[in-house]
Amino acid sequence: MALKYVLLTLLNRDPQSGYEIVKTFESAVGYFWSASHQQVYRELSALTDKKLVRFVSVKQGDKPDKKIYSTTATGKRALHGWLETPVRETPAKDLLLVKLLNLDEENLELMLSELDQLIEKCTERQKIYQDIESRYYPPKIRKQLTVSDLPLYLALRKGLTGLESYLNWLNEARREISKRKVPIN
Amino acid sequence: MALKYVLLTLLNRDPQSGYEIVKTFESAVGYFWSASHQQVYRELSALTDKKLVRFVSVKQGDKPDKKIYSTTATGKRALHGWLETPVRETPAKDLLLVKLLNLDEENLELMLSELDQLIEKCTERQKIYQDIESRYYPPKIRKQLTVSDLPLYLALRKGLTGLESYLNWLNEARREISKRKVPIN
DNA sequence: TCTCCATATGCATTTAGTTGCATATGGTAG
DNA sequence: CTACCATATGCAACTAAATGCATATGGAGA
Repeated sequence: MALKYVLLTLLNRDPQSGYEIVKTFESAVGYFWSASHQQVYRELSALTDKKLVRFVSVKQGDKPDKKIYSTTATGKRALHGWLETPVRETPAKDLLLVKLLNLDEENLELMLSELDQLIEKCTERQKIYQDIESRYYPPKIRKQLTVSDLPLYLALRKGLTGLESYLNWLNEARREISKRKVPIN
Repeated sequence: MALKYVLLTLLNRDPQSGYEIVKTFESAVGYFWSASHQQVYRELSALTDKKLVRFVSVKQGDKPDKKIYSTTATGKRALHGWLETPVRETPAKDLLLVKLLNLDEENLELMLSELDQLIEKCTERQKIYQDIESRYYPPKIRKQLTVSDLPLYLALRKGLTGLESYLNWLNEARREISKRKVPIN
């Protein structure tokens, strides 16, 4: 159900081919949604059958033809209907916490090394996000963002604030687990 | 794949019946993992077939018999193997951000009301978590937490810090969207 | 007595998502 | 000239998960 509305959203903002949608998932939008090309093409066929989107084939000569998809009136209605239904919260699923549930005297070091890896990975990603923020959204630009540019900035902000709090927690967890190491003597 | 290790983890900590596992998902553990009873029973059968868990039937007279499951030696090995493989990060999927991507002049109010609902819901949940923290983990207890009690406390902390940062972002998003309301005159 | 609730278990179907495989064009690098 | 990469599309098979339906016992309350 979800992918359907993701595609309608993207095509409604900007008619494009399946391939371009996949590319979109690999860049900016990928930070909050992604799908494989197989999934995308399959869903586009389904949406075409249901007349929620339509496409025009574009001959390219050098490369294989591409199908530029866009939303139909029915598609726009379906999208607007979805916008009006509140998003349902997906039940939390956090494998790291499940893993931590196995904590015991024997695997303290193992858990710590897993946390360290995550801390490193998140710190890297944080740098990337901060970089994007300062490069593409300097204070001047930030204040002038249009209604259609705002969402991507808010998505970035969500990523950044989320990462920061996650890193804080990771470090807290690290400290608490470290404290419980048994001195070797 | 995930549920398998969740069940092994729970059964390894404490042998119990499928029904009790479902109850566990409805209480503390539910904050970071949950599954329906259908899923749990099916996975328990599969794990039994693979000899990763075993059960003893317990006659109860008044109620239907229950099957108390516990991990086998093979099951424990499988679990330890899993603990050693780093958790892979699941691709982010955030329907709220997809929804926000549809932001335009016509639906500003709609988006604001969705954010308001989320802010309310999260604030409530935050209160519940804060309540649990002060009730079950006062400073005195917090310092004496054993290795096996620590994980649930860390899970609560993750929930709390995550909620706090989410609320901050929701309010930021609310402000930014509000700013772009067109004055009606 | 009838219904609802808690306990306790399970199968069948559908939907969503992943993985593997397949095809076709043209450019570039070795 | 061969291999690989980017563009562009798709089917088939499989796994994971969610949803709907089904069954059985006994206690509590209307």
